[in-house]
Amino acid sequence: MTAEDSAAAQAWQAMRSLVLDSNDKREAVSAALGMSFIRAKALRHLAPGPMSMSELAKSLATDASYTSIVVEDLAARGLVGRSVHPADRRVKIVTITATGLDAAQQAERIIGAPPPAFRALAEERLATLLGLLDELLSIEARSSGDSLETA
Amino acid sequence: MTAEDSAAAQAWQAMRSLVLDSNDKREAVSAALGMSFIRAKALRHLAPGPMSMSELAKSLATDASYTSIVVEDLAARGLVGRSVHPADRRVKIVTITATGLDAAQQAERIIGAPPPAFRALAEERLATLLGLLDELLSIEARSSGDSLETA
DNA sequence: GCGGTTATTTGTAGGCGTACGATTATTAGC
DNA sequence: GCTAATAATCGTACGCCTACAAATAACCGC
Repeated sequence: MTAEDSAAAQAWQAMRSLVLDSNDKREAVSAALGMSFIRAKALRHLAPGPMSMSELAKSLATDASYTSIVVEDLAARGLVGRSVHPADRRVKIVTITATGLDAAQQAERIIGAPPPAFRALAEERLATLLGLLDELLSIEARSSGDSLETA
Repeated sequence: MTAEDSAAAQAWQAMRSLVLDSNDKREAVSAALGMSFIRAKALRHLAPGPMSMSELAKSLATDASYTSIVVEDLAARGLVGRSVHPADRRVKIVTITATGLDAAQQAERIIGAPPPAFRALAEERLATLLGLLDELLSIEARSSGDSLETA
């Protein structure tokens, strides 16, 4: 194990610890919204705009059949609506409602709120951190974008 | 939303994305070891040394009764052994076997391996990143003193 | 129009984990 | 000794999610 390996492993472990230990807000989101986490996740994914069932299923990485159950439940709560795609009547378009958007934003507020430690970090160091994280993400995007540009 | 909030939120989102999107190795660990993730987690927690059932349950944040099921399964696989506490015969001490340690180390290798992007980062930047992450962790440790948990 | 394909839904079976209640063995307090 | 508390286990019921198989409706190429 070289020194670089060790530093990379330590950074990875630290990052995992920050995200997974005591900053996992999934339970809090479920409790606040009164629904399973994947339902809240569906709302968050639908917030930017409508999506077909299959697109939603892919985006949530869930089975198509289970996606139907989730959307049916969200529709029963009045958080999403379903309409038929005008050009392809097989496709159903799922659209978030105003109430649903409120719930999605509430979830986003809980999940997206950075841990207190982030706010305690000096502004300049925070900027450095953000730059490094963005660099990591762009490296990831480059290397995985080569092999798959999925339709 | 101030600029600091935004930077902190962006950094938090980026970090969450790095850890949770496409670098979640739990499924890989389950597949490699042929057991549910919580069983692998139990092995990793037992690797440093023996533990009583109740200690293990607390460390895994699982119900005591379910912990019995998990340990029974691990014992049936020969990955852990159970013995009675010499001073309190109610207590059972769970000890990892050599085979179990192999499995735990295999899991640790899979989970602890930093994503490729980390290795593509320049050595000096990696050191900077590690320093910032350690700073965040130490801030966390200072402010919320007694929560030591590892996923 | 016919046959094959696709999108969605329904149904079924099961794994994983949570939450409790009850049981047994053992220890500790009085 | 008797009683209460504790550690572990067993049992049961349930929620959440996966994985398939099958049914239905609508599309597409021919």
